[in-house]
Amino acid sequence: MRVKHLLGHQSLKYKNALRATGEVIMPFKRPRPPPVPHATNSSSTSTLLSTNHEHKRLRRGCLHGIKAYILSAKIDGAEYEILIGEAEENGAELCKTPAEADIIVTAIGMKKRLERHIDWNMAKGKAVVRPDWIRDSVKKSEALPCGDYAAISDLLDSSIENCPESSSSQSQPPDQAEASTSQHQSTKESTLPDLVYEPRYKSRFACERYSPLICPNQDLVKELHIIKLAREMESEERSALSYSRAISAIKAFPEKIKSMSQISDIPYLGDKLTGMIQEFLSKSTISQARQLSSDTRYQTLISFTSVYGIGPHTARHLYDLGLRTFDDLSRYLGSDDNAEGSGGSFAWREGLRLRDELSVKIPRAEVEEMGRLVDNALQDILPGSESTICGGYRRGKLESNDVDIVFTHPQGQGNKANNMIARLVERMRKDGLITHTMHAPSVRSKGSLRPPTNHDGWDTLDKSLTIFNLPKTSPYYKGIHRRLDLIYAPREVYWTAVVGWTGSTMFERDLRLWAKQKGLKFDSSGITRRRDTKALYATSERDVFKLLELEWIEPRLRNADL
DNA sequence: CACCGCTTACC
DNA sequence: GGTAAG
DNA sequence: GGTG
Ligand SMILES: Cc1cn([C@H]2C[C@H](O)[C@@H](COP(=O)(O)OP(=O)(O)OP(=O)(O)O)O2)c(=O)[nH]c1=O
Ligand SMILES: [Mg+2]
Repeated sequence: MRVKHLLGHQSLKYKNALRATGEVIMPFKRPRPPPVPHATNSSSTSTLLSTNHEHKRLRRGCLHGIKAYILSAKIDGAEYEILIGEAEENGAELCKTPAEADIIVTAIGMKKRLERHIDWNMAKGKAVVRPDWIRDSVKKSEALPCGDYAAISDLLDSSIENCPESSSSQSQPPDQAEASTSQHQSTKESTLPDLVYEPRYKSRFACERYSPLICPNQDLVKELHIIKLAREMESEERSALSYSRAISAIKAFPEKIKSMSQISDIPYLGDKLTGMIQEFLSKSTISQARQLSSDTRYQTLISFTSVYGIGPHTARHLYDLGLRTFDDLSRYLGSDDNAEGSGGSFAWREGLRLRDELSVKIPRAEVEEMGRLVDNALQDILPGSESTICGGYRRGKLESNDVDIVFTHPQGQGNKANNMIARLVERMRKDGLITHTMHAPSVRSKGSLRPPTNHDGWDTLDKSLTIFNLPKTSPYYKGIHRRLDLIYAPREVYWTAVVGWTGSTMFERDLRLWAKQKGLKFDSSGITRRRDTKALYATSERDVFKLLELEWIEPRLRNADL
């Protein structure tokens, strides 16, 4: 069962869950400028972009509404970051592929060179301008005529013809729908466009229900969540699962529950849960949840398990030893830990330092920035590779606890890409972007701290759990380390991997349960028939659903947890 | 009364 | 096999 | 703790 929640105190690394691959342990020359990648097409799919267009539409900049693609080739890394920042700050919508853009910004001045990155016929259908178009437009606070900035003389006429106009003087978007619902707390409602859909909540499977990020009964769900966590802390997994399912089912229910008669069609609400809901209707709280919230054991176990590598079992053990605070924990690990010969003094001291940073949530814009940097590194290693940011970001969360990126190799050549993960991580480590990788063998003596690349014979490694750090030149740089999960999937199973890593957790569990019931087996590395174990390959995300005989559910309606 | 997701990594 | 993680 |  999963346990990690969020919590922002001080902390501590347990034994050897972390391996530093950069700073601290090995003195790599620190942050070099960001990669100077040559991204062309590549990169995230448009499904990603469907949810990301416009989050920060506070004031509209002079480039508002313009879809721009900035070609990083021939642009210095730092310069590239600045351009991206300027474009985004001024309202431009940055595209991951040139195909989606209205305007392409490039420092390349020769037709032949540009053709290596962008299809010529596509370029002729758009404006193609030099980077100073952005700078000058920002300076003048208006999107300037593209004709004056055409990157290539052959594209002058088409750039004039296809020059996009900013919509910065238009009226405001539909930003209502928040005053109407009497929602108290939650200072951050979704800024993403509202979803319109016909509710679906009666199925036993989360993968057949529409589960929005925030539901009308969010407060009820939060109370139940506390009880669920408590069950997890005590390793009462079946009980925890029941609460998870109830939470999941309620999340898909489209109305605020005002009377018990409404809930009869919601699955997974038996006697116990029904009673709790009844209590919640009259008191707006659930006594058991209130009680747990102020319970020392509960609080302590929650905080201990917030340390990477410490689960419920270890947390209870530490609690039984009498430890109650991170300071206690720190002291204990600092001494007793040595008895086991894993003197990770600085390693977990480092983990302690990082834990505070890792508890800080990541805004969408920064997630996207990280996605760009990963993709840039990816293009450098194997041009034509593709990547998709999955996880909570893809489901529309405004802030994420980490970033999950699934990527695959280019279409043509297949298994040239065996140690993709290792190569990508190594590349990003050298760039100063990845500072640590999780799943360290051990931190013991200095010898075992080897870079993530030399352990030979690990071609099968398909994912890497890392700690990432933006370059100082990035406009989003806050000096805060971030958790980054990189997942490699061979082309044939790319879309199942994307579905598998988009979540949410309950959605994934029910997807597998559903598949089993259909005589299939689903996991992020593919769909197989249980009979003959024959693999079924999906050619798109929707195809994954089709193969499983499921109706399509868009990522933003897969929020079956919380 | 049986079942409840499924895989990988470390110890 | 147990624990933790996704 | 709920369900087929
Ligand atoms: C934690 C967890 C994740 N997953 C899958 C589904 C998740 O969407 C995906 C990524 O996991 P997470 O990154 O842990 O969660 P998240 O991306 O949904 O939300 P956030 O990062 O903001 O906390 O991995 C599981 O299958 N089981 C689990 O226990
Ligand atoms: Mg995530």
